[in-house]
Amino acid sequence: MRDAGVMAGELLDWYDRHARDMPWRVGPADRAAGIAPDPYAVWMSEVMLQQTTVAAVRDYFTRFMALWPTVHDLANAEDARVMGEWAGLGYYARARNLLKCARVVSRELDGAFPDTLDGLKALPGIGPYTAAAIAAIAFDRSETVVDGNVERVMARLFCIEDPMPGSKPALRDAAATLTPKARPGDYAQAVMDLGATICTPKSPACGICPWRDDCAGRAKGVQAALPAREAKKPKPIRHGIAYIARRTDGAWLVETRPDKGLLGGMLGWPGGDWGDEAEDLPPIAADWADLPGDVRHTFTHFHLILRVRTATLPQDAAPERGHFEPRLAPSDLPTVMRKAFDLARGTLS
DNA sequence: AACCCGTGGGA
DNA sequence: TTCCCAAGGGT
Repeated sequence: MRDAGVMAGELLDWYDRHARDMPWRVGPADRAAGIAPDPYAVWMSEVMLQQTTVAAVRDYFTRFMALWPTVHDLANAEDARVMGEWAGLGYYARARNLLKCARVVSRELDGAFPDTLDGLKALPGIGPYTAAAIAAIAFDRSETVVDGNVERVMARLFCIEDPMPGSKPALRDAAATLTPKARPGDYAQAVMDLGATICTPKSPACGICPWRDDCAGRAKGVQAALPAREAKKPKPIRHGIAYIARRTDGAWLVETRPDKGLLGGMLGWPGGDWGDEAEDLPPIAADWADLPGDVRHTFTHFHLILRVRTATLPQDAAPERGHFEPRLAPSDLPTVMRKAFDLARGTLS
């Protein structure tokens, strides 16, 4: 393997030629022209990109930045509005923490994001990865950015064959040996681009990799199998019932879910808990109709089979739980709830 | 430390 | 169809 500085420089040269266009990215040419990244935009993009693909984030990022151009705008937004705009992107704790963080930065830090690793990590929703990414990209600090891409690239480059997550510290140490003092933000994005486009999880394109001659995993012929992972646990199947009711004036009966737990803070259809058996808990006594078919949806750690029941309610209906939304936008619902809506809309139109 | 937390695209 | 897994963080 060549000198670390030489390798970093080689990757930066590759990045200068191949950097992908993203709405939040200040490219090498822009940077050279003295255009500095906006820490608010960097933070917004990095939070959205947590465990989420570039393709999925693109439109959400553009919309959020148009609606709330500064951290003060976001801090002053209504919770329900922000949660509705986040609907569909998943991991909804990110949206709750996004608002918390914006309010701290706007009201306690005079709108200025901290420019150090520790200062950033102290904020809600900013962990080791995001803090390093913001420090490097927005503040030109030489911090080591470690995400799934970096772990994969390092496992292959250094042929670290111990399984994840146990090997994470070794992968981080390996990454740190390559982090350059110059252009740390471009370098961080370059390694992630490399992982996303060349050093991919399956069938990596080693022939066109700028680090192909340095890669110990490739030399041994095991690169495609790295990083190794511990066996995953099987996902159980849970069952539930969604109660979708519409009042005669057209308002839908929905509930705002509690802040903690699954789909926390999001709108949803009332119903009992999801478990081995569906809990039968209608929000109001009514002539509920069992819809044929069901909604199937897979979450991070279980499969869900959701039955849907519908009813039309009188104008004076007083449900035990939930509230009526006169103009419900399906796009404000998390995906599983939108699927249930799609199943019911034909019968309650 | 181990578990919880979404979604969609690709193979 | 099923499985994998993606620019992780909180508890």
